[in-house]
Amino acid sequence: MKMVQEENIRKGPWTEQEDFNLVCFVGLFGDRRWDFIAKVSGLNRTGKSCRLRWVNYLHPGLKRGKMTPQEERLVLELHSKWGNRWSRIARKLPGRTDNEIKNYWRTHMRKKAQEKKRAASPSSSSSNCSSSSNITSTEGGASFYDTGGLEIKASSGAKKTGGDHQEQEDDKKRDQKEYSLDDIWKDINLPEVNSIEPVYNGYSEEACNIISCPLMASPAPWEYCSDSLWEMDEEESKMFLPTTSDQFLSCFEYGKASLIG
DNA sequence: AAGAAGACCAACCGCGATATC
DNA sequence: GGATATCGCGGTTGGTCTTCT
Repeated sequence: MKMVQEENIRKGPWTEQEDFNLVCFVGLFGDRRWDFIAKVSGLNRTGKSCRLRWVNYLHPGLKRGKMTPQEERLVLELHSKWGNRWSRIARKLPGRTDNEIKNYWRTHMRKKAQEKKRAASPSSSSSNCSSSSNITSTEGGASFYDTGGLEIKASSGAKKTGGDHQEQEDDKKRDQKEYSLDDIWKDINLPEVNSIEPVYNGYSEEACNIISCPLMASPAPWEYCSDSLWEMDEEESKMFLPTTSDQFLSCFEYGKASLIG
């Protein structure tokens, strides 16, 4: 078992500096090897934490701001179908993260639940609850917003592998349906040059010019992981040990390209 | 204007799945 | 094939901002 460095692991809110470093390293190495990135970036964060930050906040193409009515409708519809499969739902909402949708649903359902309660308590008469809002009460242990969709039972236990084929079939049907998800995609399918343009302010690609990247102020990566280059294959070590800034820049481009795909 | 309540968001935790050795 | 490491997901918590009284 590898030793895990528990000490000095930072927690809590990310600073701009950390974001900046993370973006640079993800640009270099892609958004897969989070533990590795966490190590070489010198961020003193866990890989998990880095991933989360990237996925939920720094990832290019993320939309921010209020959900559009179409998105809201889609969330409702998909939730009624899939239940709390947030990541799955998020895949249908380009630019939205599972966390964002989860949070949205939480507040949304809380509101609905309160409205319902209010409507029901005086004279338990009408309820204008939407058909898909299958609100469960908080009493009884389960989360109040844990409604579970039609698929919940079938898919529980088969967390993410199972329904993918079916999911694709569903998608096809759905995409042919009223929503033009393509339209949404158009919004985020920016030209390649811009596709790494982050949502976070002030971190334009230029700003992330690797030469001025603040990570260079911290122990240089190759110093930091002098005994860690071990895990790199040849190609990575070449990338990681540039001799000129040009090379470093091309590494950045390489990383960017791999990010873009 | 100040305090309380509610809404929103970012981040952490635990667990299961998957990849790698 | 088993052990270990890593990743990804869903649930939850806590902090901050906004609105209400």
